[in-house]
Amino acid sequence: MPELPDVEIQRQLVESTALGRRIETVEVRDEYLVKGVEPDELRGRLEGDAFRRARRHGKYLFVETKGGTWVLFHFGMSGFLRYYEDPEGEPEYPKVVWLFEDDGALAFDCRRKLGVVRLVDGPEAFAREKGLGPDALSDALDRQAFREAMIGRRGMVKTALMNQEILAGIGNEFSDEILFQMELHPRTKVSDLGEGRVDRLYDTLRHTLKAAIQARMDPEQLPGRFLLPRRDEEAACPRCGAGVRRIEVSGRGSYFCPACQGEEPG
DNA sequence: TTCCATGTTCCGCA
DNA sequence: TTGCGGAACATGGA
Repeated sequence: MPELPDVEIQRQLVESTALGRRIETVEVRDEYLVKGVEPDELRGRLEGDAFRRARRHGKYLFVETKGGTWVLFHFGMSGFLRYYEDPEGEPEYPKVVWLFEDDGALAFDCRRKLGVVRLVDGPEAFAREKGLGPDALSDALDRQAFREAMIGRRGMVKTALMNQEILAGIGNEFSDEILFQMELHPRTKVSDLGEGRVDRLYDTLRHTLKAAIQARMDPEQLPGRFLLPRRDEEAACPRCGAGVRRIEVSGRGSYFCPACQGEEPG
């Protein structure tokens, strides 16, 4: 669920379902996910208030209330939000649930419990404190900023794309997707890209993330030449039909097409 | 039963 | 200093 496009979709969900509605109850059903604040205090701060806007920075979602409280969501590997009015629409592992006065509920579902809900001072302060780089789709990350961030790096492109201190929002799956779109082997080193390919990498990552958001991460709607729904060694490359391969890069399973992206970095 | 999984964090090592 | 590799966290599905 949880790379930048997924988080943006969660943000849009909050925006379209939850804004302006009085929060009657906050149910903390598993306090393991609630960090840095007692469940009672979380309830006290939110009940009676209403959400007024939702913002994203990389893989983090921030929702501000009319009272000025900022709630931070991080989705870990398995978290997502769901809005429902019929109790039957409740997801399988709801950990924190916001119930609105005029009916309807927003649930934070997190099967693997690696997600986080907490109160923060705001997106900018949080990003600064964490040392996060600019959101990968923000205006702050323009071509020049990306060039400067990449230049002089010694590691692999994939590792750099996933480094949240350089740019925020890309994880394991999207780093593979971007490398696939660029036809670069997952172990390609940043130092082997010339300026031209750094610029192309920038364009590719912006396009790829935007296309995924546009398709709402629906496998049926994603561009046909996306590797994303084919992260499987049984699958065929959507570009050339060769077999998709899996290797380990920095300890993460990485899928690529050896025919399009090369058997070896280069 | 074993392996793997989109997240972050921390530690040791080169 | 930078970057890598592995482990840990918690849980469940194939």
